[in-house]
Order: sequence, then C-alpha cells, then structure tokens
Amino acid sequence: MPAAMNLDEQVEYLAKGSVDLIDRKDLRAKLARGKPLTVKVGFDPTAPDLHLGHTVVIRKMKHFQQLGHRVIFVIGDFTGMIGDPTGKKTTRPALTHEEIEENAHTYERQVFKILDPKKTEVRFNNEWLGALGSSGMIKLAAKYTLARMLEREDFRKRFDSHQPISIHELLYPLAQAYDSVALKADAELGGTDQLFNLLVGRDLMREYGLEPQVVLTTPLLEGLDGVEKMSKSLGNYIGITEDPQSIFGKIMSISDELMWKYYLLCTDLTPAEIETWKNRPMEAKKHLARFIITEFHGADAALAADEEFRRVFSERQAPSEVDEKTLPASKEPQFLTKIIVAAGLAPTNKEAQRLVAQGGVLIDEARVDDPKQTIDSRKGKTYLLKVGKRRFARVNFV
RNA sequence: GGAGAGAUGGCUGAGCGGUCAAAAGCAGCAGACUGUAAAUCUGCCGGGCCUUGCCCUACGAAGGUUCGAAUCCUUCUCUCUCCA
Repeated sequence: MPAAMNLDEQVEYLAKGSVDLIDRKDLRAKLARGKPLTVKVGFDPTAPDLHLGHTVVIRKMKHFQQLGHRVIFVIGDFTGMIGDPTGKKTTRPALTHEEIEENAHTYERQVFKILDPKKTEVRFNNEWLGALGSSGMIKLAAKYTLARMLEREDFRKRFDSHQPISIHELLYPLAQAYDSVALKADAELGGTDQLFNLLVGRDLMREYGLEPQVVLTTPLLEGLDGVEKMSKSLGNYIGITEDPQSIFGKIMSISDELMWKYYLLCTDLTPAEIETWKNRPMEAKKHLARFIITEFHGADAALAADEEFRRVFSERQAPSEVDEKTLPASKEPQFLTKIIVAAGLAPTNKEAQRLVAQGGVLIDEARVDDPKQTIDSRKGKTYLLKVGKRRFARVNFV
C-alpha cells in the first residue's frame, strides 16, 4: 500500500472501484485538512455469515484505514428492528441481545481478516438511537418530509404502483442517517442500494448543523450465477469462512466475464495489473482464487487448494482426502442408488437414480449406467464412489 | 362500510373440467467437449418403492359438485385495488 501519496493520489485511491462519490471535491477538502476522517459503515445484525459481496465495501474501508483514517463498523441493532425496506418481503424476527452480541463477534472474526482490528471501532446504533425515545424519534421525523422520502426509487415505485409502504419503513433511512449525526461522520460507505440512505445522512447532518458526510458507494457483486447479486439466500455466494477447497472451486466456476469484475472488486490489483492477465483466463482465474483464499486462510491453504483442484478436475483423480462412510453390511446385494443416498452423495433415491442414468456415477473409477445396479455389500467390502464431478466418498461395509 | 382482483413447483410466470407432476424462462444437476466447476451443446430437474411401472404428495386452507378439478361452487386465510 502506498506510503506517501499526495492529495490527488489519495482521492484516486479511495475512489477506485466506487460507483458514486458525493462529492469528490468534499472528499478532497476533508482530506486536505490532514486530520483522520471518521468513516462509518453500517451492517445489519442479522446475517453474520459474510460473503465475498460484503467484502467489497469492507475492502474500501480498509483503503481508508490504510491512509490512517478512523473506521467505525456500526452494527444496526436498532435499525435491525425496522429492517431496511429494500426489496424485502418478509419481516424478520427480533433478535435477542445475546444473539446480536454473538453475531457481532462473528462479524469481527470475519471482518478482521481484511481490516486491521487495532484501527477499527465497533459500535451499536441502539446506543444513541435507543436513547432518543419516542419523542426524540418524532423530533427526528420532523426533520424530513414525505416528498423527499418518496424520492427514493424503491418507495417511489411502490407508491406509484399502489404497493404498501409501512410508516415505520420511512424511519429506516432517518435512523441510519442519525447514526452519521451521532458519530459526526466525515464519510459513509455502502453498496449502491444504500445511496438514498447515505444521502439522507448528508441532509440530516446539515439539519443538525454538521458538515455533511461524503458518500461513497460500491457496486453490488454478482453471485456465482453471474445474474443475481450475491446473497446467501440465493445460494450463489462464496462465504469468507468456507473451506479453501470450496472457495477455489467456486471461483473457478464463475464465468470468465464475471471474473474481471471480481478482480476489480475483490483484489487490490490496479486495473493495469489486471489487464496483464487478460490473455490467459484460466491462469487468471486460478490466481484470483489463490489471492482470495490467501486473504482468508493463508498462502499455504491457497496452494493446497490449487494442487487439489488440479488433481481432481484437471487430472480427474480422486481427491487426496476422501470422506469415509461406514454402512451396515448385508448378505444380500444392495441397490447402488440406496448406497449413494446412505453415503450422503445424493439427497433422494430418485436423484441418485437420475445421476446413475446420466452416467454421473463411478464405482472404483468405473462408470455405472444401470440404475438397477446392485453391489455386493457384505462385511469388509469397500468402494470408492464418485458422484458427479465433485462428490466423493469411500464406503466401508461393516 | 361497500365493490372488485389475486394466491401455481427454488424464483419469474402459463395453464381449455379429463391427454397436468403441471408450458416457458431463470437458477440447479449430469454428460459431452474444453483452457477451468468458463463458454457451447445435449439430457435431467416432487417423492417412494425388492426399481420403470405402479403408488403417494402437490397448484393459499377446508369442504362440496363431478366418473374425473390447478381449472366449477361454498366458506376461510392472506395480499392488493377502487369507492366511501
């Protein structure tokens, strides 16, 4: 990271990969004072499993940190009671204090793989929002108008199409904005879906006689499918705490096209450096996978994952470590499909049948194509099963 | 308070009383191919079964009409719209 950058270089460094920066001049002016900025990012307390999509904004926090600024990680234990209305259909259950505490710790463990713990503050917004009380809340609500709220695209659309908007949803942007007031934030970061909320922060700060914060948004990262944004509920995510082998495989499974976006948002390489990889996509993808695994699990794990990938997919050998399954022996031969299910290689018998019929099952390296295949399952028998490209198990009959 | 619209498989979204385990797209899975779990192409895509044909579930819930209902009727639940 850049030790001594001049003002403009700093602005550029911080702006890299951002979508909105409001406004660049403000940021420059704040930086010019030479004092560390207070930079805040809010996180919902409900989803403690961070994935690569979350790391985009966390990486941006890191950039601020590297330049010596004060980064505050705000856990929205108060705003969590409302739930950000963005595209949400179901209200989530209220969490207990213990659960929130626990989630916060889980966050920290993951976030500090990227951020420097010594330079990161963690705060809970119930601290100041809870203290407001209902009368304080009303005073806060008095600072903003419905017309301005309806500028938010999400609200606007719902309003125009006569979809319901609950009153409490209008409070969410206000509450979040009040975080900035309470913390006297110089800048707030968030995904592009946060733009409106972040801008309300600016307005509200003016109302409270504070200098408005700089707003910086980062792009939403598409998930493995390359279509939907990465999210746990869609199952198209790469979790920070996932095992290295899965991360490696999942990275390799993204489309070449999508890979470049991951490069831009999930590594610290400059666009010029990324360009040098363009003519060898496969190597580039492996390099990306190694980079990401190194960050979360260390370089050794990354190398091992790479080796294993080569072994299993390029050379189509069995992995170095195969799950051992012990199944009860029987004198009569048993249907292979049942064994596959019993070994946890397929969820249902029907699915196992399909896999066999489609030629996706190998016993001891030999393909099976008869769904009615039975196998000798007397005591002491052992088989190496391969189902699909990446499910292996050694079954032992006892 | 009154009038009306709608609820379909992970999602989006078709669906004439029988030929609907339910079109199509997306996502997912498998195979082929390959530079990768990329792209492309092909196939699959509710479950059970001593396993290929039969049986169970399934179209918001519960009843009913019918030889037969996702499709018709009644009630209920939920969502939305309009009028007041």
